[in-house]
Amino acid sequence: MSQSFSDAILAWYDQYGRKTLPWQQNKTPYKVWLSEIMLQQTQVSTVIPYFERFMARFPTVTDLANADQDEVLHLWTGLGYYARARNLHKAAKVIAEQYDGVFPTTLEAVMALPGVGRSTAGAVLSLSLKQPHPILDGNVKRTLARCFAVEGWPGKKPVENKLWALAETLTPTTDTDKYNQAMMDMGAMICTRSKPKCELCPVAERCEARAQGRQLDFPGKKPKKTLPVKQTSFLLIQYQDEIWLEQRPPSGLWGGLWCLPQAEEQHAEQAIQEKLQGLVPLRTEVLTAFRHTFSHFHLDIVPISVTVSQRPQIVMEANQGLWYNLSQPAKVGLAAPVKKLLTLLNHERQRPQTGDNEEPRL
DNA sequence: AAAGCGGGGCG
DNA sequence: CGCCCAGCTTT
Repeated sequence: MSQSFSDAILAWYDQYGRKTLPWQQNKTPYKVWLSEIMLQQTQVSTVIPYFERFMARFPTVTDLANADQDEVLHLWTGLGYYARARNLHKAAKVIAEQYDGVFPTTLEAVMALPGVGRSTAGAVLSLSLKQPHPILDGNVKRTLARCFAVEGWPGKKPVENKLWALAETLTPTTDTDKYNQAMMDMGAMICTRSKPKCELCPVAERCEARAQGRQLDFPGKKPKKTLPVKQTSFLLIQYQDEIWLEQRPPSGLWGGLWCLPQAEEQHAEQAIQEKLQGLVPLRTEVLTAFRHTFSHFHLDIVPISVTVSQRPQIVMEANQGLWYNLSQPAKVGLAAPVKKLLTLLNHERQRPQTGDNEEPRL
């Protein structure tokens, strides 16, 4: 047995690895960076159309830097984790201004970009420029944790350190691009979270988890806690085909996205009065509540439809507002439950005779 | 319904 | 550092 771990992985990659994805053609740091940021949270098949739209609209990092944040968020809508889109845009501006539009090529400089940590920086520089940096994304963590029976949850520092040490030791200094791509493909195609395909795995004979029949014990699970439930009302202030939207503050929950005005349930009535500034609504209707779940809490949303006969002069604090026309939607980023409600409302508007109310599923 | 995902920010 | 945060997909 003289074949090294990386030799086995590389041989597998030659035969089975993915080589025809859009960001694998004429690889540049910009393309690889964009794809890696998108892939951090989403599967390949979902990312492809988003990646194509971004590349068509922003062929270079400078084009991205020059765009409005609203447009970037709009193109990102549906991918989630909007802080990443904001960081992407910020980083593009840094590259345009500090690096004259040329993507930096040292690990330190790439890691210093907003939204880029060690793993993403290593991926960008290895995949696009063949630099010999290790990576440690979720796929690699799972594959290494199983193969070397690394106990514990990778969210814990000591566990993560062990995995990085393994990645450093195993990553070859030549063909690093192929090896890193292979490890990500392995995690996605062979060493999957459930039902790993050990019979197809090139390193199955040396896998400690498999030897123990404990593949599903690795990586260790995150300690779980029950999510708190919060409540809010969404005010659908509607004038003809237009809905009033307000932009969220630049950071935090739904940062920079456009959202319906919110009110605590008990104060919805007052909030409506404040928004309307004395204007009497034609109709007010409480729609069916639905639940939106975040990573750390459930949000039960009660949409309240308020139809008005003219545009009220709405007062706001610091935020921006706009009348969102359902027939000619503005190209802005919408919070997911807002998009859901507006889509429902739009369908309702286009078939007004069915008698059904616009009711999101509970 | 629950798990997972990579990095930022805060105390 | 350790902990919390973010939103969607898959299981």
